[in-house]
Amino acid sequence: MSWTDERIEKLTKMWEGGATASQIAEELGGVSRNAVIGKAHRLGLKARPSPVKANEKPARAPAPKKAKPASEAPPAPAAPAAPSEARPAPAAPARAPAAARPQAPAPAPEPETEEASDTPASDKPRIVSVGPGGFLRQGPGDQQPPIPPAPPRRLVPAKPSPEIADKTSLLDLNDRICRWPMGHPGEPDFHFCGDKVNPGFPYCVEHCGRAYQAQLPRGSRRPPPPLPFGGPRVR
DNA sequence: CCCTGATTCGC
DNA sequence: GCGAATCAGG
Repeated sequence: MSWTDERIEKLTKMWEGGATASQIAEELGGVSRNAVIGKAHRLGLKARPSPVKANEKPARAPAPKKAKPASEAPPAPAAPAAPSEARPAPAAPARAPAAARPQAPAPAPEPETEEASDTPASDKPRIVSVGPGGFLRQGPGDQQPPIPPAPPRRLVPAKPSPEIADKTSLLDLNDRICRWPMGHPGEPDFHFCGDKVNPGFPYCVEHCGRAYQAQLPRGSRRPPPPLPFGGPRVR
């Protein structure tokens, strides 16, 4: 299996989206996760939380050579039609029940109560953005977004975006349309939101409401949001 | 054990 | 350039 442009692009998108090498390999098919990692490094897009990288060791243990017998038995080239969707998804339980969320971002945007989000960066509450892969980006500390994320509670109620009709595929992504993944990679109806983005953000207004959320004061936090990649079904 | 990514190195 | 083997942390 060779690295075509499409496969490379898919690898890149998923890698940057936070999918694990195993998930990417399984999705691409015909490659091992090692191949994915190796390719990712060759593409220059490493740098992701690695369990091993935290500790830095100057004197590395000598890597003993290994013999690669030519009689390598290729383990059945993937099984393209029957991807075992058995990955348990490291993601936490999907969404918390509405009761556990005093300020649900979508359903009831109360404009005037508690305006913690209107005084964003300079105020106590830190803004934490959660990307589709589930990784966190800190706002004030180490990154200055173009503009402070809009107050989540004012955003338009989550309308069940009119997708399905024309799906936005991986290749249709550009800077102006929402990249929020819908469904799971590999599934026949996996696609991206495709709405017009909220200017300055990679997602539309609706999904910005999901991606950027003001961190609640201690004690009233809710469980982390679902992870689109590999996570539970989210739509 | 399982998982993860990083690295090496023969091909 | 590719990826299996290996390493190493969680």
